[in-house]
Amino acid sequence: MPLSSNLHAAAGAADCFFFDRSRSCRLVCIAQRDGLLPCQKQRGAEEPAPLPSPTRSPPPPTIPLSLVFAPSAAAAAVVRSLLLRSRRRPRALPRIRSVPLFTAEREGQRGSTMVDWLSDSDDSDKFEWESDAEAEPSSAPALRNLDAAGPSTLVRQGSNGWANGEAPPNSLIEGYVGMGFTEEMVVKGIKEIGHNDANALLELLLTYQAIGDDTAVGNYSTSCSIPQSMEDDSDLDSEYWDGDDDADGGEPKSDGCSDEDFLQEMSEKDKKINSLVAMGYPEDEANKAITRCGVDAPLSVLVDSVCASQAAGEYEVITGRCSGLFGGRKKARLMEESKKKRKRCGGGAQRSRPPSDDESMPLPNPMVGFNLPGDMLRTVRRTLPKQAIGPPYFYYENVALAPKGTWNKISRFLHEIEPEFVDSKYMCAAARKRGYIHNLPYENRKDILPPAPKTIFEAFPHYKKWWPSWDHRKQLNCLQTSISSAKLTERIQHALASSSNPPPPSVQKYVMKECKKWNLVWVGKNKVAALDPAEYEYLLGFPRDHTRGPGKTERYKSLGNSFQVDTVAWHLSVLKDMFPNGVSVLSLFTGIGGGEVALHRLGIHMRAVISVEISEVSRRILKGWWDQTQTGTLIEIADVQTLTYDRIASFVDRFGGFDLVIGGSPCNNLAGSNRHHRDGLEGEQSALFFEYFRILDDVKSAMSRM
DNA sequence: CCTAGTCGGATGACAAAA
DNA sequence: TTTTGTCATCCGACTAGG
Repeated sequence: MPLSSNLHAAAGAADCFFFDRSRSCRLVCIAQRDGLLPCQKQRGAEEPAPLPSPTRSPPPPTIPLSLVFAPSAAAAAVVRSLLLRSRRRPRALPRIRSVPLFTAEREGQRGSTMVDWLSDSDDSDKFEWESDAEAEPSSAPALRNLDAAGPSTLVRQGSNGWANGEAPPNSLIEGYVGMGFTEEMVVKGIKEIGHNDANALLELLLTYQAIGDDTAVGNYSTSCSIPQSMEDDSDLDSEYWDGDDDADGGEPKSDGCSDEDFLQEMSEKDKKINSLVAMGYPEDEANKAITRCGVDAPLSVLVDSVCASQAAGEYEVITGRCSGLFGGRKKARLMEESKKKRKRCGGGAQRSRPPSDDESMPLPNPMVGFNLPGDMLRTVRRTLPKQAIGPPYFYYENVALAPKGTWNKISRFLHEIEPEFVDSKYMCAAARKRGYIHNLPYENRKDILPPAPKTIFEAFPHYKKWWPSWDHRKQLNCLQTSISSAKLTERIQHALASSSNPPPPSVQKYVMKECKKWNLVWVGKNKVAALDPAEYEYLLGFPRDHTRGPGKTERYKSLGNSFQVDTVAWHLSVLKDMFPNGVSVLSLFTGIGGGEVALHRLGIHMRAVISVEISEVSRRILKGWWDQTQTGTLIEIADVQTLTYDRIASFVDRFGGFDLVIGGSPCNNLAGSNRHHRDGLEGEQSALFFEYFRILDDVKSAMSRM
């Protein structure tokens, strides 16, 4: 089974990924510096239904943990330490021999970080990725040897070429060949690590296969546009980037084939190119920088040269009438960041590299996206990588002001496409700063009619009556998932009643602060109040009473989490001419159906919508709206994690593929208003982004077979 | 058990001041 | 150039009452 490009992009974006191939390559776990991140359960989700056995051919072998990608030595080391720390510790601890992914072409099969499973003497702690029985392989019981050798058996080739000097029985090799591996691959694997540990061998064979597939495709060479993800501020990193000392990122050099040996054989120029490539810069850029600066130039100078070149390149590709649109501002910022980083790291070059996941993506100012209704198309040009071009078209949304590095990471997963950051205050009367990554064209967008009111008074003229002259708000702030307490409005009323008219500046300041924070409007003399759910619906572009039914709290929550329909419709409007017969949509994290309402308001027929939404209340809302307005097929799924490859493939067969994959994954752990668990993309809910990515990848795979 | 109400900081961007 | 201040933000733990 070939690994698709997205998976490799993923390997570049996170530290390490665990894919469960026994369940159609489902993403099981993401390992990051902060910890192992299981991708199995969504809070509040029911247990996933039993999944059908994989039908893809050749059927993947059932194993507890099938593939580990770590894009760097540092990442590999992190994973190893995490596994050591983890209560969910594998029976066999991986010895991670790390070669960054992007060196695949240069180093052939060593392109991916491989994880060699070595037996651990501590067998008591079974590695339980899931509670069900899949942790125990069933399809290859005869191949397993649970009494595998202990940690001291660092595998070495015997004099006869076999690991441990022991030739495997022919039946063993045939067993693996029967599983779909080539004999050559099996022999090589056994020579490499022996055959005592069936798990380890399977891992290695799967890794060989994956690498073989990819190198055959010819992707992920050093000229690949996917830069490597390396995280800042880690000792592991410095260990790694001080490559001359320990190219293995601190891993014991027990196997005698470390990258250090490899590096030592290289010429000075090659060495520098390699260093730059290892930092994530394209090889040709590194080469050019050396040509420009000379082979003797310090690495820091070369890094700056590459940075400047890249920034200039970006400037050429994406320019804007607006200075904030990833133009000169970004260039300047890149240069500034590069300088700052070098300074921070004591002038050393080890830590300088292109924007990594730890760096923030500059937000455009004004936040108007590529263009706005009634506005000329900004001179935005972007070139999508080949694998990102639709169909399927995809549209991903999340909060713009996410923690540092989040959008870099999201973008890296989604073909390095620059997010289109838009504040919905340019489309309606309330702000909503969001980033959208999509592969839709953006010429000839159309506004939906009637256009949304742009100011508070346009939307709610009756509030004019009580609006004090010293409240200068023309628009509202972001509509959130909860509203102010009654006590707060009472306090405000009391403060105003007990002061002069107009109130003194201190009172004005206090009142304005609370009004802005909670989107309060003036409903009487000295009386402010929160917007009601119907007003939320109106401002967000939903039909009246769209969410009516559940309690107010639920309504606020679902509305506060939804799309701003006019904004999304503006982006999706290009689909109307492209799909005159309607679209089939895979809608992830549907919520109350902002995307669907947008398509409907654009007059785009939805032949079919497969909607995935965990909240029963939201599902009910969508179903109610659908039954009133639509004639197509609606299939609602509760848990995104039950949407396996096989289910996706069957939907693809049934509906002739998907025209649009749309969704905004949970932002709970990204939003600034989360005081408790703003854990970033790795947070419990926000990590479901990786499900979006995984499903999009599955859709592409399934559609490529059509 | 469910619903509604109340209350409580952190983060990052930006601008102004030092 | 660095520090400080201001602003905005798809929230969650806890409690009370039904």
